[in-house]
Amino acid sequence: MINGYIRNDKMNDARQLFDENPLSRNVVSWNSLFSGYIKHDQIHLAQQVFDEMPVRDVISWNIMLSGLHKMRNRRGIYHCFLQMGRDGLRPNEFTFSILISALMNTGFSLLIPQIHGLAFQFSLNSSLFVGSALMRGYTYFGDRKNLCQVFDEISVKDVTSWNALVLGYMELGLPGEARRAFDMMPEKNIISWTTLVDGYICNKKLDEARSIFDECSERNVVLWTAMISGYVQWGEFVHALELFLLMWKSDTRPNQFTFSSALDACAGCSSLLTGKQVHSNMLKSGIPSDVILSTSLVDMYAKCGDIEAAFCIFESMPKKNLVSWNSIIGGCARHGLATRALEVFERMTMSGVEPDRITFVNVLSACVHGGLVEEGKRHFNSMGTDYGIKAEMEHYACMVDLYGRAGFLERAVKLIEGMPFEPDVVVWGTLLATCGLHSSLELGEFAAKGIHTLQKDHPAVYLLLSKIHSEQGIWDSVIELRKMMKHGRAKKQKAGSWIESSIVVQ
DNA sequence: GTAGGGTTAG
Repeated sequence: MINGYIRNDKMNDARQLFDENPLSRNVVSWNSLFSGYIKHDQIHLAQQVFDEMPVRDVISWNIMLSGLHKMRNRRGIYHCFLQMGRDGLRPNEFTFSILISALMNTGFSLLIPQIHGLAFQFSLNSSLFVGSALMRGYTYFGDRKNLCQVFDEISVKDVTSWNALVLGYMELGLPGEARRAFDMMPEKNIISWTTLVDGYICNKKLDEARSIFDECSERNVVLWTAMISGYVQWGEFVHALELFLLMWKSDTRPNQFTFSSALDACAGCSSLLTGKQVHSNMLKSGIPSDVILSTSLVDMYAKCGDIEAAFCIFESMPKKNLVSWNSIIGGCARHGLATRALEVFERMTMSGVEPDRITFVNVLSACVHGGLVEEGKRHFNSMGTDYGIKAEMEHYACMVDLYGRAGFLERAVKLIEGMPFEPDVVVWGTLLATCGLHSSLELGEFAAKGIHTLQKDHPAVYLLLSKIHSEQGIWDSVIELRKMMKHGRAKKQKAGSWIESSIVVQ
């Protein structure tokens, strides 16, 4: 009865029933109420119930552990596990699998081998659930030997154990081993196929991924999406869109994951027309729009050149997160709408969303495009003082660009010299390019030297220097430089997108 | 009444 209420999201009714029947309370009903509150994110009430429980069994503690996992309270999980032992309770296989998954990707993950030892003492290492959790743990450590060891320890392996092995090999960068395991599997499900396809994609083996995808006879939306987003990940936007079209003609309906990837593909090849078609298909198919999908739309319109449409979607979003704000600010920056970018940034901080490093890359590049030197400087400084974000290479590159374009070449050089790390080729290239703009031979050569120490024969160096030299009428060196380009390894690079390349060859 | 594999955004 109480569980019926909880299943139907009626926690108040469940509580009332519980309160009205003090005599029929037992550890099971206490646990039901407790896990109900956790399921519905009513943490304080859950904690209250846990504290009031007259008796706690191992399930009560397991529910507590999974609640702490849900709340990402790593320290709490560790202490809860210790407390449970002090209470004289013996952990079971649920305990270990919750514990291991909860400690993954945290500072506490170093404890996983010890937990493995403990599970072994309780003879729970041969359990299906503990085994697959441990396999994920060892994969995370890059520990192939223990990954296989745990797999071997599982007494009766099921398809999930095999899938964890395939996934493990793929994540360790061993697609050959993963394929061997896949071929040896006694039974496969659609997740096995997707794991293999996605694993090939992560290892940049798109052709292998596609051939497995084609071979699979029971494709579902997840498999289709994995393949489409795989193409997008590696810049094969047209392939992604072709596959999306194939899917559209098949009997599998795209979901928000698929649409998001398709929009990303449109953004990647700056195809507004296709983007609009995908958008309209999205509306027609009645997919509920979530924050990620809407952000993909914003990004697509911004990258395809329709910043007003991007704004339209952005303003209509009931929920915006950091990524949504970053997308629209970045969109403004690329469109040269510096003031608008700064206004949106202002709105973002006012609405309580904390900026991150990407926000500042976007804000600073907006300043670059708008020539807003003082604003740029102010934001660059506030990044560390107000938000505790350390300036990275990209931020410095923006500032060098900002100062350089405005003609403050000395300030740009001073900034480079004061950087807490060695400048990279982008920073030097930015300086070089702005020296090109202002025909500064001396600093241009300084920048060229900087690039040369990192990357010999970079074509941009020769092009820019030859431009500067020729403007200053130093024709001998121009001829010399052209010769070097012709005979040396340096060749003028193919023109790329201005978004990708920060070295602008004029 | 508690637990394990696959797909989305800057």
